[in-house]
Amino acid sequence: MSIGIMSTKTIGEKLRQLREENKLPLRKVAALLDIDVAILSKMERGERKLTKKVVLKLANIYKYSADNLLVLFLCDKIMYEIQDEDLGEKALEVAEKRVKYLKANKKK
Amino acid sequence: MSIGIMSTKTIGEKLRQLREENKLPLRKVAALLDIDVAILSKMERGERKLTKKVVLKLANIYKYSADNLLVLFLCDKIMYEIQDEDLGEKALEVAEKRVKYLKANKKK
DNA sequence: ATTATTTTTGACAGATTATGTCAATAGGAA
DNA sequence: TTCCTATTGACATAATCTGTCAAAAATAAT
Repeated sequence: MSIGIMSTKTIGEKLRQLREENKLPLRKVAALLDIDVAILSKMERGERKLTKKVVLKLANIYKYSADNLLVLFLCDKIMYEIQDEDLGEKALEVAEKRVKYLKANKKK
Repeated sequence: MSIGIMSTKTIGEKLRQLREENKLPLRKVAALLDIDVAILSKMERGERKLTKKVVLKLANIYKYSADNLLVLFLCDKIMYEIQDEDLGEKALEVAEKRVKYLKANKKK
């Protein structure tokens, strides 16, 4: 998975794009997900939070990479935490170091 | 600010270290913050969430870099979002790209 | 144009989570 | 023990999240 191709869209925007490419109305997708149309509409526009489960179901419905969607999903959550913070970029760097450290020392 | 020196401690652990270095009991710091002792105790042990305001006050009380503490504070929030996620590191990379992109195109 | 379909919006109640207060308990030092 | 500090859990309240619904707006179809 390359990073460049997916750096700008939010998970919601990506999901809307996928739905439109599949020419599916909110109504049908919401039915497949067994959630209300209003909620799906808000999820696509970032007004309601997505869940990992919904993201995975949508990857299956749209036949799109679940990993790509999950990265966008996590990225959105991260961006939400550091929004408008001057030190956001620095915090991301420290977090990366920490993740690498944890991965290197993970329990067996 | 270097990254290496602050990659492993959580914000709570760092705050406890600072308090002990200053030889201040929870009671006194809590009084300065105007919060309950129990809450401060839990904040230092990661059982309660810190707020940006409290972090800044503590930086002032301990005469320690507010930027350093804020980075740890944001880092903890980021780590919380990606905990146990295999794609966490990838999400962090994408988030970094996005932050850089937003910074380059920020409105005036 | 008007009808049908899709999408958005807002209000609402219930569930879940966060927060502050307090008291009891535990731990350590004098 | 006594004193000071720190931890834990229970509780009420506040804030946030979640699903449901209906009305309104936007878009497409006939």
